[in-house]
Amino acid sequence: MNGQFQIAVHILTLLNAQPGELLSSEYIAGSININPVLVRKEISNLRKYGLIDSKEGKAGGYSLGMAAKKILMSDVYKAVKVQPALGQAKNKPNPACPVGKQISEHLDELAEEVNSTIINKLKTITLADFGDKFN
Amino acid sequence: MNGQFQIAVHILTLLNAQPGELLSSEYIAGSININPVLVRKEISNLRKYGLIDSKEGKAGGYSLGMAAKKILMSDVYKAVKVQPALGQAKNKPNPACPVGKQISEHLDELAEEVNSTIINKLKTITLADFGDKFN
DNA sequence: TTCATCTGTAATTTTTAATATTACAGTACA
DNA sequence: TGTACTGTAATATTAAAAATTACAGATGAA
Repeated sequence: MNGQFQIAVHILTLLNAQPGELLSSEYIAGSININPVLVRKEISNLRKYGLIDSKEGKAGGYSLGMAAKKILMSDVYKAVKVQPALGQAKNKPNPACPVGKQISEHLDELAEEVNSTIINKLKTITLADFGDKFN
Repeated sequence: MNGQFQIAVHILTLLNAQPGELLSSEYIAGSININPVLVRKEISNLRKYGLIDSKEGKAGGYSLGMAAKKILMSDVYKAVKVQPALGQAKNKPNPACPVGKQISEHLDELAEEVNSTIINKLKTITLADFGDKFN
């Protein structure tokens, strides 16, 4: 189990809700209710994708890296290491078995199709859309 | 991480590949390369959904519970406890924060939409289709 | 020009979930 | 009645996620 996607969306939603302000990892962690270091770590990743800007030093903090309308949920999904939607087995099927020999390939293919489906769906939702749900 | 879906599909694929025969948990486990008890456990679950039949006692074993053409990948997905596609955070957002107060609800909504999308996709693929990939 | 407050990141510990293993009762057939 | 299976509980092991600790570096303000 892994909650990075939810954490990432939570962070982005907070930044979107308070435009112009720099929010600290401590403040963000307080809203999510997790450790500030995890917030900084997750942001460190999101920053690579331009989704978040950061400013170091006193009075530093975080803000959105681009307009909320431009941020697609699929961008977040891609940026965050979400585990494969169908799960991920760690066994190594028996190559001496005709089924075991090929199944990983076919399962991967299936996983890839599902992944594309998810991304297509998430492309239709922006951070702005998501933020609009909060009244 | 959780490989139950892959395990389930592997089991079903084996049963589909050897129709009429009863396969033992030991044989199945050998192909998947996991512990036989896990196979029996997973089958115990799939059996509840009618996807697999079992026969106890000497010369017992497992067979498909219905025609491979009738088994949809979405049935397997629903039967198996696949973790939510977007992951699952275990934090409890701060209810004193306007965002924290509502976000779980909105994230759940999003997760549900994605889940439907996945199921719709998996409805289009039967076990027979999947089995046909093996030559 | 130094203090306070922040980010960035590494290293470690703790917690939790997944998987493996052991054990054995119950069933069915020969 | 012995053998080869399933069914399932209990426990141990492994691996992944999250929390924590620690501290260097940046920046602004007193």
